[in-house]
Amino acid sequence: MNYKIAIAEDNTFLANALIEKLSFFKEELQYLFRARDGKELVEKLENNQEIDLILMDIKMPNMNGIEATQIIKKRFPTIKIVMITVFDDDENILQSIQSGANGYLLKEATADELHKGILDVMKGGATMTPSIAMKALKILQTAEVPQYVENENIKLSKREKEVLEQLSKGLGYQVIAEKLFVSPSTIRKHIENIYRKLQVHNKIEAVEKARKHRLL
Amino acid sequence: MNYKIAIAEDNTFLANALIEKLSFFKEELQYLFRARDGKELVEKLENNQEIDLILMDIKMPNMNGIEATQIIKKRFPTIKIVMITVFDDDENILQSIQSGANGYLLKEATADELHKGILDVMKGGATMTPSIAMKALKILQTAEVPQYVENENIKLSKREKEVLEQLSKGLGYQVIAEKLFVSPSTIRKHIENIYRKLQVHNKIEAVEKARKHRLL
DNA sequence: TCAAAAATAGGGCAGATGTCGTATTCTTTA
DNA sequence: TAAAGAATACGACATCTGCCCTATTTTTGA
Repeated sequence: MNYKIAIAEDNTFLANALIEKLSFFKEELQYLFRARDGKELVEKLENNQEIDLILMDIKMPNMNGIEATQIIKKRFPTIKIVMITVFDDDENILQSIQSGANGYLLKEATADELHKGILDVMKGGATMTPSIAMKALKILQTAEVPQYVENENIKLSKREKEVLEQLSKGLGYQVIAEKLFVSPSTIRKHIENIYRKLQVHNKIEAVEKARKHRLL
Repeated sequence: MNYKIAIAEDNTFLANALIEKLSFFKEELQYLFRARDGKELVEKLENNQEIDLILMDIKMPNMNGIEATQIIKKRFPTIKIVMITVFDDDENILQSIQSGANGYLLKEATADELHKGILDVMKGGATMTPSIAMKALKILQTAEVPQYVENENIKLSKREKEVLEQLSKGLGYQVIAEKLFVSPSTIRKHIENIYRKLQVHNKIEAVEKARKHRLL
């Protein structure tokens, strides 16, 4: 199998490094062209509809890799896109994935890793460096697919909810007392009652459990 | 580096296949024992606290791999878990991830793939076969992800993240120390450093800020 | 290979917290 | 209207927490 590959990367040095890595596998991976930004990439794709996969940098002038991915996935949905970047923060990962990228490799990827990643994607899978995979998992763990626990008849009074609200901000009972215009003793008593109702024994457990039960 | 590995798998034939694959790398990957179900696994772990990583089947009698993962991640948070299964449906994948699994490989994985996956996980990353990665990405594409704030250069060490993880469950110094097998003084020092890095002054603020910045 | 960072560990202190009491006043509602 | 719940308030005590200090060993990165 022979796959046709384009590169979107503004930095010539890094682009050449990628081309060099691809060259080790030229029987399978055929480098066709390079664009210096998202705009140029889209234009070139209009005139060259045989590209199978794009190695996409994120940070580029004019149009960045994430915007370009969105446009390309809409206009040419069969083209696979692998992000190649130094940025491995959650925002870039999530945005890339939600734009439809099929993979996410770091720039320090070896030629072999790049090769394997491209093949994996072309076979219908996805590819991620382990550290990126880890972050993706973390995001999935907290993502909104949650099973909120249904109210097991926990009823907090209005005042108790107000106190809990303040607690969740990390405030101490002294400060909360001032904010709610009552004495610290009262706040402490409320907290005691909240703990009893939620069956917990400290602030964090209380806040966590309240969140789970949508009491906050 | 030498990693100690346990296997949870009810089918003896498949368990032996795994052991065989591990044996190719016995310098690095030391197979310690096998359990036939989740219950047996948890019991054996109580008596053998040196395990680094578990290869976990999902479908097992008595207690399945997902339940076992939840329990083990709670009781022994430093142990890494890689799911090894024939099931690659969205439900199993999502549940495994949300139980805290660090990786998800299919049973047809080669010895080399298994080896690489284990090393990736032990280095703090995650591992997924490309088809699983693809499904994880699909889930992430449609998932609602809560609002977060851009990383203002906050870098927590691996250990600090582990401590924060435990903190977020509402545990005290003493308990965390026991779970991570270090002295309370060490935990307190880690927490001090975490507070400084996050610029906060108590547990709740730390947990809240960490959530916002997806450090947790 | 050498310096920096991370992980480990302990001491001390002031103040915060969790958990008991008890008690008065005001609302809600059966 | 009487009882129950909610909100208010104070005291006491052991423990936990946040913050300061120092110090050694291990790991990592340049």
